[in-house]
Amino acid sequence: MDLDLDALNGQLSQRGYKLTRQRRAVVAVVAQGRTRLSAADVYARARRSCPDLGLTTVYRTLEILAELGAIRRVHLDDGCEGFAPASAEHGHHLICSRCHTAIEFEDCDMSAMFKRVESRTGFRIEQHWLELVGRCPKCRRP
Amino acid sequence: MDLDLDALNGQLSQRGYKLTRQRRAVVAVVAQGRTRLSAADVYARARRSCPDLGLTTVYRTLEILAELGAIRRVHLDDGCEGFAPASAEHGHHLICSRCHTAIEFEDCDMSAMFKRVESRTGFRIEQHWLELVGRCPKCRRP
DNA sequence: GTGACTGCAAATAATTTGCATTACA
DNA sequence: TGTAATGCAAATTATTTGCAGTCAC
Repeated sequence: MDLDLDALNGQLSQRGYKLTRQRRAVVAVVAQGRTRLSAADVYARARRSCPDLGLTTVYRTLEILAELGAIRRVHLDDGCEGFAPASAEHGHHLICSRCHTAIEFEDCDMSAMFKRVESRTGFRIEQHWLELVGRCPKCRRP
Repeated sequence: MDLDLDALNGQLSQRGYKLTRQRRAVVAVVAQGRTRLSAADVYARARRSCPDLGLTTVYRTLEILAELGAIRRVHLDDGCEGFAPASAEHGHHLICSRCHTAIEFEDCDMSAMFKRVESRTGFRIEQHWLELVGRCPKCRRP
């Protein structure tokens, strides 16, 4: 379930972003990413194909990608942060507690729960943040 | 829905923690807290009643309180972190996008969704992280 | 009295910004 | 060619740690 690299690059140039060597390297890493990645992770991987890449550029590019909706922040158990590829308009992540493989899922029907919470609290719910942590098939048999 | 200050202090001393002036001040702020609070927030408030409190102590005390389950981390929209009072064993937070009022709710029946996700992905779900953001009754009418 | 607790200052860590240089379109 | 993008170094911000003095029990 990789992101479409060409499509991503297309989106970038459509929005007026220049397709620099560095940006391509970061985008390629993110597009192939199967686990949650921190900025430092992306930096380390992208430097393999683009050794003169700077960490600053990674931060700047990740911000653009998040803005495009190509990646989404994930919050880890301990509060650390990272990003994971996001293909769906509205999706959530399921992350392996051992190998950090990140899978996206869209099925999050919580409308009944939301209604209950809304009527009980008087809040109007605008967004929800859901993240699941578990063991992926590989990591279940060690 | 305040936390019980005495009960909290009791828990602390039961576990062998000393009830220092500084610790009491931090615990009091957290116990009354109705919004999500960052370490800096807690520091600012607790210093009103304990001006010689240090930020380091706030961090150390928040860690203890999280360990006791009296507070729980929340992740904000922009990735910043904070804490919110947690009375329930297993609960989640609903946070106002305007005034940051934090309400706890326990009703999070997602077992059907979990089953679907598990059978589709092969993962075994271990934990879930759910946070709702919305407008509280007051902030809905400006 | 004594060990846990404290504040301070310094150390870390993660991210952002200023700026002169480079390179895409 | 002109402007956006870059890397670097410095600035910020958030958090943690070392340590000598202090205080709860």
